[in-house]
Amino acid sequence: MNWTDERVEKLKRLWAEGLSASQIAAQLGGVSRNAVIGKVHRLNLPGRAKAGGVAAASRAPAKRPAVAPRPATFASRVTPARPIARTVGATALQEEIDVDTVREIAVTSKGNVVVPISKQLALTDLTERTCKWPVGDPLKDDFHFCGCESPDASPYCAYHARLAYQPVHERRRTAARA
DNA sequence: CCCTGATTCGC
DNA sequence: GCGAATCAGG
Repeated sequence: MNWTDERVEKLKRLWAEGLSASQIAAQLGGVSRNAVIGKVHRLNLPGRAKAGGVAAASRAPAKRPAVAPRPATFASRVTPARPIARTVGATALQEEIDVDTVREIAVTSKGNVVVPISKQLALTDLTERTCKWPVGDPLKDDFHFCGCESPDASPYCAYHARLAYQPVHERRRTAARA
């Protein structure tokens, strides 16, 4: 993946909005958070004033062990679902979670069904180990992702993994729900 | 362990 | 210029 003008622009915008390097990498797709950080530096974009490591002052040499015998096995990140048009309020700030809203939704719409309590994550909050099961209408602003912890490299939590991968015979006896 | 950004340096 | 490896910290 090369840094096209569009990708660089998106990087600048997201970085300015305060998204973390990993979140930006996820949205751009095809790049690691290291790549994002490296690019940020090369572009001379302002670093995070005080975020992360306070290492600004006491920077250690950080030398490398010659050549890296990198395994390179894990690779393949999960597809970032980029086709999803930016939801209504697109800024990170507007997508912050309202705890009361979470409670309300959990009770009113899921009350009598055994469903893991969604963490109501926005697209930008997903990581490699959060459940990416979509909940709600992508065109409405209450759309979110489950966000529960997903084991290993599974894109879904235990519950949603069952829904996603259940065998045909099991699928027959379980009514569709979501 | 999860994550964050910062830095180095082989490519 | 790029970004993995690594560091340093929350």
